[in-house]
Amino acid sequence: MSLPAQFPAMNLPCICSRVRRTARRVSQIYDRHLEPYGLTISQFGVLAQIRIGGSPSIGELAERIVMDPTTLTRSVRPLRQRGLVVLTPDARDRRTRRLALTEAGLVAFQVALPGWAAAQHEVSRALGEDASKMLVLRLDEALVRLSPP
Amino acid sequence: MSLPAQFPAMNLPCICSRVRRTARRVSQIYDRHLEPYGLTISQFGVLAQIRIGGSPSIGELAERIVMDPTTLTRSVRPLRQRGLVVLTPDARDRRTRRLALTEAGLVAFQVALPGWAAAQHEVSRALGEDASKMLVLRLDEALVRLSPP
DNA sequence: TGGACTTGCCTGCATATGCAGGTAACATCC
DNA sequence: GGATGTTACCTGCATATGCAGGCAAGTCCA
Repeated sequence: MSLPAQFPAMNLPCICSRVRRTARRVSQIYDRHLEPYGLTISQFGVLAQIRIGGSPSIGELAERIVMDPTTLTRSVRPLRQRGLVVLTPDARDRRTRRLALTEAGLVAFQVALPGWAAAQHEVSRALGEDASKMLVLRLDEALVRLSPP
Repeated sequence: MSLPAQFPAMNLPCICSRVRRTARRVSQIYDRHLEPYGLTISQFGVLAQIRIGGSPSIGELAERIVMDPTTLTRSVRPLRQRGLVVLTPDARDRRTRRLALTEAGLVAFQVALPGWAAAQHEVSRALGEDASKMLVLRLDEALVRLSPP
């Protein structure tokens, strides 16, 4: 692209900066659409995952969404404080704590869903339908290849 | 892909979650490679941009790297505290403050460059050279299309 | 010159992110 | 049953991220 002389080892622009930039921009769009519902895209994602995942533990959910468990712990906290999520010790193994949506949590998710859909639509429209699908496929594939052994 | 019944509006899996996940994973790889040099990929990126950008202001640099100026202000702070970067008021317009590398900052950047290169190599190797280039191109294009008017 | 508007940056607030290290609960071997 | 090790989670630390709002410097116009 550019910067040839200064970067001897750079035969390719920084992949990391591109991914992070895009993540910032895309997150911003989703956050704006979800803001009227009082949720961030991160929080909405946690609610959605708990909903489809049938009471996952912190560790299970963290692995599924490829996030550090400590980060997930903290992401869940404001949702617990607002009564959208409960975290109850597993009966069989009291170390594990299982996540579940409350009634209010389910409602909050369903109410915010149009906001998510609007954001998704805006982004996929801006990128083009085909490019969006391709991007998602490439990112999913990239994630698999980048997963630690 | 999946989740059809629960997600009426979802004819495509969430783009945002994919981009964020990938950003987390990729950042982690770069951060690990840069950790011995005492820099995060974010900080390394700021040093690199100041280096090639000839004393940009906070606002200019924030726009160039598509980051909120307030975030950049805070990212710069630890670099200033460590004496790698200086922030001096512009002579012509005392509102703007111009970023510059110190001698120590330049050295720190050059010393850490092999760490960055190793991370870049690991990622581009995992994805495949062609896929990496394609991904960067797609992300650059996506960013343009997603930019606010 | 002085008021009105604009611009550039910063702080306060809240959340996001991951690593190191700690604690409690479980599992295993003797 | 008790020492040892493992597992699941959490807190402390540091940085990352963006919005709202505030302050100071600059611009414009009467």
